[in-house]
Amino acid sequence: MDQIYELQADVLKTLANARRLEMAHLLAEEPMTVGHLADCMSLAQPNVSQHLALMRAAGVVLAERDGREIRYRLADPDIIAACRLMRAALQRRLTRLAEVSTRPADVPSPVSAEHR
Amino acid sequence: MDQIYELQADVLKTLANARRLEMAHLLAEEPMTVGHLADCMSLAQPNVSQHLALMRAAGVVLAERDGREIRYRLADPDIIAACRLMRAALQRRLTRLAEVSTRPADVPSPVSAEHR
DNA sequence: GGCACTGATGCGCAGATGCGCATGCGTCGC
DNA sequence: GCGACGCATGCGCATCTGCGCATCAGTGCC
Repeated sequence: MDQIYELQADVLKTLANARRLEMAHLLAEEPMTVGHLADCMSLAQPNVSQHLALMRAAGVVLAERDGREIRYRLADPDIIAACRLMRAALQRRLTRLAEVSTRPADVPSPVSAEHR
Repeated sequence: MDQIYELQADVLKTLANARRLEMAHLLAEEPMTVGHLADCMSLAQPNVSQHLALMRAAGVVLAERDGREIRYRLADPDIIAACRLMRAALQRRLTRLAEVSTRPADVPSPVSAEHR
């Protein structure tokens, strides 16, 4: 009843990183090798490998050998689906903020006397 | 196109902690004061206050003064909805693992000769 | 104004994180 | 077998986190 929070915190921790988040989304589109991922993101290979090791330990991605390459893919589409949902919510928030800043005096609080 | 990852990583970072995750779910049920939250979770008040400060900075919760108490509530239900989705996915994973471990010799790999 | 109560802030420390770098391990072609 | 290739691992360092602790700030009551 409480360890589910620990488990989810672990998964969230691995996703709480811009690089890993981008990796997850790239892998959601199509499985990839370590080298390809490193090229796509302009990162050092050992760095990519470390990130992938973390994600694999958290059960976010799966590794599969293919010749002398290793192909990584998402372990659970639902996890990334949840991420997409959150990203959509944040995008809405950004859009709302942008609208407010572009028209600051458009509708200057029509019911400003509502409170107090 | 890339800073959305940074933003989401920040939000995920604040949620990537078992205590804060539990706080978020408690606040999702009903708004609470700092002291009440500290009681519910058996945590020190300064500690709860720090966690709430982080979540407020990330835009996950909102603070509202009510007399000399301060009531915290969720800023965006969609964020926690995404968390619930992820938690459900993890719960399914746990259930699956539990089923496998409780009946280890039920169907002992019927096609075990499949590889090698 | 003084006091009690509620919450925020500063400080210090132990542990975790992200990265570059060099190196080890497994696989394929010769 | 040996070198080349693809990936993993170990190490060191700068930085960040989470926590306990003491203390400061805002509010209501007398």
